[in-house]
Amino acid sequence: MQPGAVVTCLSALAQEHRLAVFRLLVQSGEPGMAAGQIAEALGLPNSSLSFHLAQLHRAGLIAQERQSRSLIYRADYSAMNALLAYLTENCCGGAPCAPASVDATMTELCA
Amino acid sequence: MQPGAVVTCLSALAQEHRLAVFRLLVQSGEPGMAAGQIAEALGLPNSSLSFHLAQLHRAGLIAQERQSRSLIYRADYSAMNALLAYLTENCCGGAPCAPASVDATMTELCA
DNA sequence: CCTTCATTTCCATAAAATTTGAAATGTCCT
DNA sequence: AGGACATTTCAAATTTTATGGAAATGAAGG
Repeated sequence: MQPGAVVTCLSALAQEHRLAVFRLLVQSGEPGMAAGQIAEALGLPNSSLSFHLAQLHRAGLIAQERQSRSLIYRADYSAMNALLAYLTENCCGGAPCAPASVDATMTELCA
Repeated sequence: MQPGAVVTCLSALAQEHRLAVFRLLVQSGEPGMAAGQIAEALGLPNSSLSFHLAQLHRAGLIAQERQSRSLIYRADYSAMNALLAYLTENCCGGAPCAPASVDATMTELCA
C-alpha cells in the first residue's frame, strides 16, 4: 500500500459519520446495506450520506453494487487489512517486536 | 477505546506529514527523536512541525519528554495497538472471522 | 410513456485544518 | 544576569472539508 493511499484511507475513516458508516458495514458483513438503510440507521440526510459513502468508496474501503433500485454497500476487508499492515510495518525499527505469525494472521483476517 | 478518541487518532494520522512523522518515530523506536531532528529529516519548518506534533501528542499517539533543551518524541505503541484493535472489533458481524489469538497477539505487539 | 422510488450530483454556505514568519517561552552555559 | 539554542505559540491567509436542500439521474412497474 502506498503512502498516498494510506492517507486517503485514514482520512476516509477520520470522521465521525464515516467511521460509523464503516463500522456498520463491517459488522453488517456479507449482506451489506443499502444507502437508504444506512441513512436511516444513522439519521443522516441522504445527500450528506452520499458524500460520505463516496469518500469511503474512493478510498477503496467499501464496495458498491447495484441491486435493482438500491445501491448496496459492503466493507472491503482486504483494504482494511492492507491499512493495518501498513501501520505496523517496520514497527520498532525493524527489530522483530511481534511474532512473525502476526503478518500472516492479519492477511487472513476477514479475508 | 472510545469512538471520539478513535476519530482523534485517525485524524491525527490522516495527513501526509503527520503520517510521515509517526512512521519515523515508530521506526525510530526506543531512543525517539528530537523535534529538530524530525523537522530536518522531513524538511518541514519548525512551526509547522510543532503543529503536527501537537496533534499527534493530543491524540496520545506519541509521547514527549524533555531532555535538556530538546524535546524528544517517541511513538506510543500501546495507543496504536488500541486503535488497531478498535478497527477490527466486531468485524464480520460477530462471526469469528479471525483466530482468537489475534487479539492477544495485537495486545503484545510492540508493547 | 409516465410515475414512483432510491440515490447521487450540484450549489452555496459554514466550519475546520494547514501553513509559516515572527514573537514568546523555556533551558543551558558562562 | 546575559546570550545562544530548541521549540512552541500567535496570528492571519489559504485551502480543504462538511452540510443539506433542491434538482438531476437511473431503475422498475403499470
